[in-house]
Amino acid sequence: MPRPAKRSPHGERELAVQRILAVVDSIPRGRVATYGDVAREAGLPRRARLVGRVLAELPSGSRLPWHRVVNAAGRLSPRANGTAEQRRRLAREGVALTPSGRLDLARLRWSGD
DNA sequence: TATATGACGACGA
DNA sequence: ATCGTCGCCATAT
Repeated sequence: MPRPAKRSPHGERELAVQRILAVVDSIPRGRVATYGDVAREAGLPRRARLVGRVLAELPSGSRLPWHRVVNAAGRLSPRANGTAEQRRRLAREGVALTPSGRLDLARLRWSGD
């Protein structure tokens, strides 16, 4: 077994990653959360960028609903691979973007409940 | 140690 | 509503 106890700085990050993944996994179908929301829910306030970094490193075959995480502006954050896949996944669960590519956060935002 | 770069966010113009 | 700036955090060089 890898890590018995002992909290090395590196181990702390691993914990943070696990909590982030758990929060993302809990976002209900048809709802969305911002990077900042996820960070806060994971007990990591002001670490929105860490959330983005973690999601960016997810294996392509991941089963996690990463597509339900959007930025605070209500837009899909640009990335190397593009946002087409994210749009498809959202559309499939009834989440549509306005003509200008925005989401109605007031209606779709999920704050842990 | 210093600088640059991001799936970010809050603000002010 | 949009854009630029700045703050913030983690890595990479």
